[in-house]
Amino acid sequence: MAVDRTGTTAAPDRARRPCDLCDAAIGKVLDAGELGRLNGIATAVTLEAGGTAFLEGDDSSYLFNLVSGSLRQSKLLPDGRRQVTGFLFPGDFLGLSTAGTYPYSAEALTAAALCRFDRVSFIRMLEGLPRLERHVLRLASRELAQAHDHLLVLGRKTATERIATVLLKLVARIGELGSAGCTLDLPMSRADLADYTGLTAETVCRTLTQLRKRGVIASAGLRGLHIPRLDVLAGYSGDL
Amino acid sequence: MAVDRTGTTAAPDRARRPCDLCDAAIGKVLDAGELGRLNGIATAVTLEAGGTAFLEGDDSSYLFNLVSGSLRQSKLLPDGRRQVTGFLFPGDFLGLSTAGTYPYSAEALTAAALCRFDRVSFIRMLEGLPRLERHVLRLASRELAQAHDHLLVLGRKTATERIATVLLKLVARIGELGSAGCTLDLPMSRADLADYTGLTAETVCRTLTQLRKRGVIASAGLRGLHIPRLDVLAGYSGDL
DNA sequence: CGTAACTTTGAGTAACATCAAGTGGCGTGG
DNA sequence: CCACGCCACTTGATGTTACTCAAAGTTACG
Repeated sequence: MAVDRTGTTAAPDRARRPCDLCDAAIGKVLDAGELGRLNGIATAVTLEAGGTAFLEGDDSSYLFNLVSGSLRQSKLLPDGRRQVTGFLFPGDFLGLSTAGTYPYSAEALTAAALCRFDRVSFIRMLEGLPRLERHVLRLASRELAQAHDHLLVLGRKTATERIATVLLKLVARIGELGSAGCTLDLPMSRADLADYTGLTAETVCRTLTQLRKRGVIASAGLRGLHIPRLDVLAGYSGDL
Repeated sequence: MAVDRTGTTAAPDRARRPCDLCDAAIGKVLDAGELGRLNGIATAVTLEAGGTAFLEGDDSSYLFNLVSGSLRQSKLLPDGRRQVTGFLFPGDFLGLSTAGTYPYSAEALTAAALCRFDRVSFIRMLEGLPRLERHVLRLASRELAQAHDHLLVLGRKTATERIATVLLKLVARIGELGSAGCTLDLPMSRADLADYTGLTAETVCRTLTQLRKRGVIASAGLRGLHIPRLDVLAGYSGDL
């Protein structure tokens, strides 16, 4: 199996239904026959941690559905400043942009599995699958709302509010509710969080330390977090 | 179409087809019969400068198409901090969100004319108008790309870069190309620009003054701007 | 012509960035 | 198994940008 330097792997030995893995994600809105048609234009793709699904500026030939793992979307300025525009988790669509090139890069934070669709075929198929089109429109709309929320974070919130807001959002998406609060396994580095929140890695650290000292969060290793009370953390988010 | 400088349109006097005014905007993707069906669920709405189309949190009962004038989308934090998430100009859609309530407020910067659609009827109608649905999806996708661009502005750019970037975007949308550079009639206040760029009104002023002193821009009254050379302004945007 | 709202300018400050040093976890190789 | 080194993370000291507060100047409008 050929693995290039970006860690991309197109599985050549795919089963009869390469998109089996993502059926669960899309399956709710399509019946078996429709899924079959979709599978016809789908290819299973896996990424190693750090691998690249596509780079900002690449021809947007493909659409992706994230099946497992987590991705980071980011944009770069010419001098190297980076803005992470979002983190993606299973079920999220990727590459919906209608422009000819991807407006951001997509890289794997952890090992990830994706379902890849030829863009033109996918769009053509939408015409015959109104429920899928509705689903995609709903996803785009939700993404837009999330982007607007994040504009508020970046434009108007303090460092502590930014971190609290982002932690709450991550908890909602990938947190595990336990008997005593919530547990969170961060898939991204402090630098990723910094580029997502518009801060520096140092400020992210200091802010986490401060929250830790106040008992709002507790750490379990570098990437593990425990949040005893979500409502307390929410109190730091600026949203209440 | 007769549109004066403030964005005020002639009164819509053809009662039978309330959406005549916005035919031009949507007309490209629909034929006459389809437009007729669309008109059936449309209502013409006008706003005075400062008027409200809807407020953040209102039930999202309607979709709008901006026909003339300009709007401001904004979100508020409980303590009054405000983030302007976008400025809208003729042809833009408004309220695409699929959530039950609007995620932001929409207010008129100038007198404005809108075409209002009952949300449920509009969505139902999409099923029979695949070209319109495609159009809406494309609009949503473009809006998403713009939001991502603005995340980069808010998260990683300096004050000067933010102002330069925003001015360039406004020029592209509502600027008039003259023999010697570009002319721009800003429909929004310094405070609006501040809340859009994540700065304060004072910083916006200082930054404009600085660009003026450097000859990058020239002022014509409070809201009028002249940009002799767009490439020079672009040099301050951080994007090159 | 007067008033209110908006804009501009100035001085001081606070929040976060930058620069720099030190710590800790983890994989590798001895 | 332990020493080593790397890299991410953390912490500290200093610097800079943009914010805050204040006041004066403009513009719009009755």
